[in-house]
This record gives sequence, structure tokens and C-alpha cells, in this order.
Amino acid sequence: MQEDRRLAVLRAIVEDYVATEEPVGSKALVERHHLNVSPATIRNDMAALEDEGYLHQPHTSAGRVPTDKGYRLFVDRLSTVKPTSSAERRAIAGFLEGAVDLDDVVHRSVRLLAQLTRQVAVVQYPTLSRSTVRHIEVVALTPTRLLLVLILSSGRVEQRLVELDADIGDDELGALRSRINLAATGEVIADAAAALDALVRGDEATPAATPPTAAVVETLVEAMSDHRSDERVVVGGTANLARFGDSFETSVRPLLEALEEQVVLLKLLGEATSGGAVTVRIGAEGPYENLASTSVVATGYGPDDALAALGIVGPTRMDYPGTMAAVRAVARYVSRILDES
Amino acid sequence: MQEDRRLAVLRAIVEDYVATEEPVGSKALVERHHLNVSPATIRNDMAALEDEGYLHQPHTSAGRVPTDKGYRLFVDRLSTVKPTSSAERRAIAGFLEGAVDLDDVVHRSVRLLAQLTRQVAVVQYPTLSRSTVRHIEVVALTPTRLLLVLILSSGRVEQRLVELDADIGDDELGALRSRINLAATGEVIADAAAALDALVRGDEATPAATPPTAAVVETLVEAMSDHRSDERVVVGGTANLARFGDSFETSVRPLLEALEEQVVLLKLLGEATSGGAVTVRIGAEGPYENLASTSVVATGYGPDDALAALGIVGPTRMDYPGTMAAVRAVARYVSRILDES
DNA sequence: CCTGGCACTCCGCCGCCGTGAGTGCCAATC
DNA sequence: GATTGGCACTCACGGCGGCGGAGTGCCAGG
Repeated sequence: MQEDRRLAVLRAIVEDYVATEEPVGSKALVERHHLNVSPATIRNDMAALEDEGYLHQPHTSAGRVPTDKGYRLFVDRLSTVKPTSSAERRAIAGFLEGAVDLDDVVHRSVRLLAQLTRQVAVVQYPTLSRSTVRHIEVVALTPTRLLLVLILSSGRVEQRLVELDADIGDDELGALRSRINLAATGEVIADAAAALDALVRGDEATPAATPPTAAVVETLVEAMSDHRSDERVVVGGTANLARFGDSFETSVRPLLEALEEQVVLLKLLGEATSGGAVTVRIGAEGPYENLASTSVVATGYGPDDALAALGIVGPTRMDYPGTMAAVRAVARYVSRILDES
Repeated sequence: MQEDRRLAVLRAIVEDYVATEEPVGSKALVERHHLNVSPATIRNDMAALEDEGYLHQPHTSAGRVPTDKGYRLFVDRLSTVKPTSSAERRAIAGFLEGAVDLDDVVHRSVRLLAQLTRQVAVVQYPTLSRSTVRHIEVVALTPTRLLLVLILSSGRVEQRLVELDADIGDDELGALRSRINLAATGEVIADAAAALDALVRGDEATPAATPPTAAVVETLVEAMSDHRSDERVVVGGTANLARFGDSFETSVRPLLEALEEQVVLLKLLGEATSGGAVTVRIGAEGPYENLASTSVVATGYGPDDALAALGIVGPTRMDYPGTMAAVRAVARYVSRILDES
């Protein structure tokens, strides 16, 4: 069936181009892959593939290069995700094992991903909005100054100071602490905020809250709805950009600019948080002009893969199977580590 | 006096070269700067400056370029730090004002510095070792599981979990909490660690500590002496590397690699923490091969400028007066903000 | 000590051409 | 109808040579 062979040709071209970084010609193809046909046949196939938009030739009398559409087909139908070798798995586990806190996990993950894929790695901090409240502590630093410590399931800790108008006694403080925890502990952020809000508004059954409670709750709700912390992303492995053989100005510069824009990164990663599978965005598929010549491979991590996302950014000409495997493997290990702690 | 003129020539060459990025010749010099002498005279001066090692000519019949030594002389004796304009000051203040927590201050500072200097900015997190303990909170998550929250004067918050062998009661917990805070609050990290240590060892006057106290103190001391957190540095503005006109491979790549090595960055910044003034490291002055073609402009910030350091990394061909002014200004504002909070 | 003049050097640029990889097309073959 | 070998064609790439111009070093005169 010649349709099958055409796909095999596309696959071979992608593989060779990724390996050699040079346009691949018909002759080289038949030599390197044991397609049992002549170069002329391959040329016909390549011409057809080009008509359909999967290939592109930089100029007449040059070999072919996959287009974004070609890579897309390759990723969707022609590639099998490489299983991670046991050596790799051990490396990942060893690398992440020593992490002591959330910051450390995130930073190690970035380095690890960058190292494994030899690309620029991006890891998003666990989002506030998906976390649940593990515990809220209220500490009186002075009789009028309270320290609020908000501990989340993701391991994140937020703290806030509250100034009171009047002194607060130990009893009142204890009552406040337990009321708040009763309402919020175990809840998803949004629900916790709502519950706390209800607490302070009061209703027929319960009396309106005392001024200290009101002040504390206000601050807590603010901290919870404060999504700045959602916007934190760590980038690593930028040195790998040096391997961008082709033009520095047209590829690397815009990419560096995009990497500085946390908002862009978050949107990219955001697209990947759903579904649980590894997401691949190829070339100009997205609306980001700066990333027109790059691909993003990302996936969610954490419970249900919905806590946050991580991935890599690299040239469209990349080893998709290997990269996808690495991203998936790291995400799994990170999920596991976060689950344990 | 011809010696004065020679220095004026060097200054002019540095300024022109920084502005134009091209070797500067004698004719262009006399035109752009109103040195009231002929090009021939300048040529003689330039030849002399070259003999002394301040200038270098890429090849015969090209203009001159400052050497590292030339930049050094320029920075030490020929440049006056530009006073920051009031507009700039307002921009800085406005940019940093919105910061809510330490993370935010650090990240905003990096962006700000990168923007002001159009270079790669580097900001070190406040070092643990210089901070004092503001408060230690001990929270029982379960009867055998304690959460320790260590709040430092720098705004940093460290938290640790401790598992106990036996249940702990509320009374014991309260006693533990007050003993620990009594010993550590207000002390510099190192002293606090020592005081806690003394607490647990006990002496003739006081009984030896209970097992829970011992466990808690051990964890605290570990957290305090754990200098990983000292090793945190934030980098920004890497997109500015695109302005490196000359060879990408020889300049940008090694620089990107160096930027990934937090250890190197810390050493660089470490040199700047002392003395209070802005420190400049030019080209190959340091032992870092990767940074042979770059300069580092850095200074300390925080009380006594000793809390941590921030600065920028850029090509040796940079606007030193402007950059130094920007670094100094940002450091001052950051110090002030940290002081207030 | 400065200056104008002059010969010299050498980089960067441009156009040229040969080479070779790779193509498209066609007629012959299976 | 698919495959194949043959063939003419195209075009990027690299090396070569010549030239223009910026900039220098040196020298003799002010």
C-alpha cells in the first residue's frame, strides 16, 4: 500500500531531520532506512507529501524538511512514546529524592527536565486555586498583632500579618483559631474562602463575628484569592538555546523574550493542565508570534494532573518521542513526591 | 598637560565604543569630542595608550578598542556615576512599591534592574546567616506531628515537619513554644542555633530537655544551618543577551551556562557584599572562564548592605556609569523596602 | 610638542564561477 | 498502475580576486 509507505517516508524524514539538522534527500533516505524502493519512488512520495503540506523544501534542489503540519501528523500518528529506561527512571528518582521543600522540588524538576531533554524547561508552581487548606494557624505576636499562617495541601505556606484595634485575649484567640479551622480545613481554596466569608457575615443561627474575627477573615480571604502566587513559573536550561543552530535573531531572541513573560508561559502551560496526557503545541499553532518556530511539550502534575503543569520549550525540530517520555516521567515523579510529603 | 589629554582620549574612546560598538578611530574622535587637537596628535596618544595596555587594535588599520585594563582605569578614575534622574527614581519606587512579600520584592527587583540596564540582572535572596529570628511557631497538626514555622527578619519563612514518638499535650506544647522563643527570638541565626542547642543539652541549673524538645530543636537547628536557602539567586532579562552583537557561540553560550550555575553567581555576588560601594568586575579579572568577555556590576543591599547582593552581568562593552547608578539606586530602594516591612 | 602630508596596510564587500547534491520529468519495465 | 533508471536542470555554497576606504605610522616642518 503506497499510502503506508508515504507515512513511513514522513516518519523517516522527521527522524533524520531531527538527527542531522539538515534537509533530507531521497537518496540518503533509502540508504539509512531500509525502504525497499528506489530513490525515484521516494521522490514521488515526497512530492505528494509536499503537495499535502507535510513537507517543505527550502529551495529547489534541496532536500525536504517537515512542516508544522508534518510534525503534527508525526506526533499524532507516527510516533510511539519511548518507554523511559530504568536507568533514566533511577536518575529521575535519585535527583528528586533529596528535595526538602516545595521550592526545592520545583527547582530540581526544572534542572532535571532541562538536563534530560536538553531543552529549556518550565515548571509552574502548584496553583493556589487547586489546593486544599491543610491548616490555618493564628499566632499573637503581640496582643494587637496577629500572624496568620496558611498551610496548603500543595506544601505552600502563605503568611500574613493582621493589626487589631484592641487587645485580644488567649481565650478569644483560641476560639477564633478553632472556628476558622473548622470552617476552612480540608476545603478547596475557593470553598474555604466562601466558608470563612459566611462565618463573618453570620446568619440567624449564629451571632455576627467579633471585630478581630472579621479582620482575620478578611486578610485570609484576601490571601486566598490572591492569585499572584499562581503566576509563578520557574525556567531553566536556557543554555540549551545555544544549540539552536539556525539564526539567533529570528529564533532565540523572541524565545528569550517569551520566557520572560510569565503570563505567556502560564497560558502555554495552562493548556496542558487538562486531560492528563502530554500535550504538544507545534510551531505556529498557537497565537504567540514569538514562539512560531518552537514547540511546547507539557503536561499537568499533581493529583489528577490538575495541580499545575510542567514542560519544555524547544525548536520544532526536536525529538518528540523522547521529549514527551521525559516530560511525562518527570511529571509522574513530581506528582508522587508531592503526594508523599 | 599631555597626560591629562591622554586620559581624556581614553575616556572618549570608551564612551564612543560603548555607544557605537565599533572600533573608534582618531578622526571620529576629534570630531565627536571637542578635543582641540589634530587627529595626528590623537594617534600618538592612542599609540602610547596601547603601549601601556589600555587599548587594543583588532588589526592594523582599524580603530582602537579598550582593553579590560582600559575599562578598569575608566571605571576607577575617569567616570563619574550618573546621578539617577528623578523620573528614574520615581519609576523605581513605583515599580517596587506594589510588592507584597519577599518573593515579590526579589522578582520585581530583577525585572526592574534588567529593564533599567538592559542587561541580565541577578538578585540574591537575603542570606539566612545575616538574618535574625523574628518568631518561631510550633503547631500540632496531629498529636504526634508538629509543624515548625521559622520567621526571619528578612521576611523569609521556613517551615519543617517533626514527627514525635509519643503524643504531646497542649500544656507541654505551650511550654515548648515559649522556651524556644525565649531562647531564639531576636537573635542572629547562628546565635539562635547555639542558644537552642544549649537549651537541649541542659546544664546543672536546668533539667535536660524532654524528647519532644530535643526533636524540635534538632530540626530547627538543622533548618538554621541549612544554607541551601542561601544559594538562591534569581536571574532575569536574559532576552537582553540578544543585543550581544558579536559572536553568539563565544559570548552568549558560556554566559548562559554560567547563569545556570548558581554557585558561580553566588561567588560573583558574594564579592560585592562588602564595603557598601558598587563593585565592578571587568572581563577576565575573575577566575571564571565563561565570563571572560563580560563584566559584573554588583552591590550589597539590606542593613549595612550586608544582607545579600544584587547586580547585573553584561558585555565588558557597557555603559558603566549608567549601569552603576542603576544598580546602586535599585539596591537602595530594595534596602528601604525591606527595612520598612 | 603639535600638525599636515603621505605611503601603507588590511578588512570587508562584491561579483564570479565551479561543484555537487538534489530535484522533476519521462520513458521503460514489472 | 506502481516502480525504476536515466537525464537535464536548478541553485545554495564556498573559494578566489580585485577594489575601495578607513585608519594607521612616520616624518618633516612649524
